[in-house]
Amino acid sequence: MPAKKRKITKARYEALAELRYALRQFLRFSENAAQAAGVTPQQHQAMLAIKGFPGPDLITIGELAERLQILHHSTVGLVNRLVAERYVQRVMDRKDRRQVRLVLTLRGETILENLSTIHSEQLQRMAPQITQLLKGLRGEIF
Amino acid sequence: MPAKKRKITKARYEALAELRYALRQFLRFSENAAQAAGVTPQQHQAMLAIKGFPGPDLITIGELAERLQILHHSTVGLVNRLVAERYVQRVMDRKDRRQVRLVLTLRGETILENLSTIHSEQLQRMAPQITQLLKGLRGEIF
DNA sequence: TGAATTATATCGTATCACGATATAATTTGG
DNA sequence: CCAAATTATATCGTGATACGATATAATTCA
Repeated sequence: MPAKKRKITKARYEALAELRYALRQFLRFSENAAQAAGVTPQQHQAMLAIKGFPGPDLITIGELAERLQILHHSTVGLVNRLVAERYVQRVMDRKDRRQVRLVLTLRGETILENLSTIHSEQLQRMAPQITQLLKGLRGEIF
Repeated sequence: MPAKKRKITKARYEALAELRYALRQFLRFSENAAQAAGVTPQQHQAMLAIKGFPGPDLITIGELAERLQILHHSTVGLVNRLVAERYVQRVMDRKDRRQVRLVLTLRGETILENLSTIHSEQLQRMAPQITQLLKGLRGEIF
């Protein structure tokens, strides 16, 4: 069985487009919030990834790269900027001394907490619509 | 009542971070898919917004800017590139001749359809996790 | 010990969107 | 009917990122 030329309905295109629209609105909101807090969006995301790394361990550079979906050596630059602004500290790992672990400073914590609060609120506002759109995308066609 | 210094739990940070991680994975997937199809991510998004504009009317430049959350004159450049590559056509609006409306060419339709199919699949894969995370974010704390 | 892992660094490239500003066509409102 | 608003277009420089390519260094592992 070769190709399965299944036509996509207008309704599905609309749902996909609407979802993207919602996504972009969220990202826009987030960018504005970060800027207003005096950090770049990337710095905000990195801080969240550092603080929200699952489990009790501190995140490493390599893990941060994965969580941010950027390359290893792009991450180093990003962390350098965060350290320069005193939002983050590097911590040596005793077990494996090649690795560096990252932790927020008090300064970083404060900013992240404020940002996280309004992000939570915004997400709660948007959640119903997004959930609905995702639900609408399943099954039906294709 | 002034400030409400409500502390955010580790679990909430983790949920926010996990949600971002999922989002970035989706966006990464989408970028790769677009590149593989021979268009830039922005071109793909614009085509989806054009095709998935709600209702029967064709979208205008101004409306496209809003849907993409970019500025008006950035949109013009994006559309120029889409027209140059023959993915999109400009259509004059007879009612209001200041406006330009946009429509996909057959060439554009084909690419968008393929991309939309795999995006639908990917979203169906990711939907349960995202829905769960959004659910987890509501209420509780703050 | 040699290979793999982890972090760091540099330098140029590419991509985008923006800011600022301007022009033009057209429509709308007082 | 004319002035103001709307819509699209254009140019040019700026800024922000991430990437590719490549290299070095420290450390761990097989």
